[in-house]
Order: sequence, then C-alpha cells, then structure tokens
Amino acid sequence: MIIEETDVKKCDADCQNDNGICPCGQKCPLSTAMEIIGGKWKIQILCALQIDGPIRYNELKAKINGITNTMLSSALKKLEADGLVRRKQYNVMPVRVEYSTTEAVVNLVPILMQLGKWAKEVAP
Amino acid sequence: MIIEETDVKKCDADCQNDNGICPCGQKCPLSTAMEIIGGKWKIQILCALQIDGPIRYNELKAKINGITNTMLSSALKKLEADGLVRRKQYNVMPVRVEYSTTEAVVNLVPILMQLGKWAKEVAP
DNA sequence: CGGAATCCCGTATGATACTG
DNA sequence: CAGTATCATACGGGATTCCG
Repeated sequence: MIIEETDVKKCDADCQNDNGICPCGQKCPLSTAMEIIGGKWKIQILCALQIDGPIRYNELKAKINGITNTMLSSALKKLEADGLVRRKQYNVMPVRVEYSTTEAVVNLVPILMQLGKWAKEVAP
Repeated sequence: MIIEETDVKKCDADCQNDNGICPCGQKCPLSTAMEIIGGKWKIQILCALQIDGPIRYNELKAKINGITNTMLSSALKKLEADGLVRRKQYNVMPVRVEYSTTEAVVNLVPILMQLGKWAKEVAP
C-alpha cells in the first residue's frame, strides 16, 4: 500500500492479482492480512493463546469473555487453516486438545503492538 | 497485546477499561485499531486517498472497484469521525468536495506496509 | 471434553432510485 | 456533483441442543 509513481500509480504493498481488492486494481497482501486477523474474535484468541498457550479448548473459552462454541470453534479452524494456530489432540479419554500459536504469530505480534500504540494516539 | 507477567497475566497493548474486549478482560487499543480500519472498504479508501488525494468524491468512487455510494459515503463518514480523513467542501455550483488523508494516516502507513509484508510471508 | 448441528437475528453490505 | 432514501439480501455472530 501507499505511494509509488511509475507509469501507473500503484501502492507499495506489492499488489499482485487483478481481483479488484486494491484501489490500484490488484490483490493487496494487506487485504489478505485483514482477512486473516479480522473478525470479532481472532485477535483476542491469538492474544490469549500467545499469553497462555498451549491451552485446552474449554480453558481458552473461559478466558475469552462472551465467546460461544460456534465462534471459537470456527475462528480456531480459520486460524489453523491460515497457519497461525496449531491444534494438538491427545487421544485419551476424555479427549484432550491443546491449542497454541505458530511461528507466524511471532512476527505478527510486534506489528500488532504498533497498531495498538497507533490507535492510542489517534483515539486517546 | 501479548505477554507480560505480573500478578495477573495481561497483554502488552496497554489495556485500559473492563469491557471484555481483550482476553485479559480489558479494553484493548488494538481492538480499537481494528474497528477504525476494519470493514470491507476502509483500507482501500485510505490507500486510494493516500495515493491520489486530495480527490473528489466521484473520482474516488471510480478508483475503487465495485464500491457503491452507500458504502463509500458511510465509510468516509466513519473515517472522518475517527480523524483519518479530511473533507473539504467548496461551495460553488456544482458543489465540489475533496477528500484527503490526515496526519494520523502518515503514522499508520508504515505499520500497514509491515502487515502486508507479513501477510506475504504467511500466505504466499 | 471438545466440539457439530440447527435455528435465528441484526447488522453490514448491496441495488436502485432520487434530490439539493 | 455529491450524496441520501429506500428496500432487499447475505453473512457474521449467537442461543440452544446434541453427539462421539
């Protein structure tokens, strides 16, 4: 995203495909990022996992105020599919499942902290 | 957000109020940030304004593939209310309105570029 | 215990028309 | 030109119940 003058003005976030997501008419990785971490619960889930993971499903649910099974379950699936969350199942009875963050989140954390800092300045 | 051990584990994004948004049970500036720049069109609008602004309403609309008046108008209002977009109206006939980004966006840009770069790595 | 299935609702988004 | 008004729809999100 942002500012680069060549023959055609295009943003700097390294647009790639022409699917209309970016105003430069191309696919923007930034839009991808917003899809990956967007939504009502994903940030909170990542935060909880980063602080307390590995952690079991019901413990995680208890840590996130107000989340339902539907939302937690679907968000975890998407995060796992995007490679941000790791799911480990122990086949004992009763079943034990532990969730944790992956290496991808390590690089994400400082960026999110900058975003938070930015928000504090613009919305004090 | 993320990792800090005191008496109670809390994240590092400087949580403040107890409204249940953060897993640490408090209001997180990061969540605020996601509300400000989240949604289907805001990033694209900011990007277009940053590249081509100041720019008139209909020109802006033309640059953003597929956006409707309803969405562009409401998104611009929210962005203006949050201090990211400036609206300047010239009372001539026909009316001329120009939109541009504010100083707040200047600090946001490098963060968004990092996010885009991160996304390229995790979702190549 | 760790979810899945089902049903339901509100809001975000969209299409179309219209106006100061 | 720069939007608003109105109506329609889709999807995110939620409550409840049930299952291996």
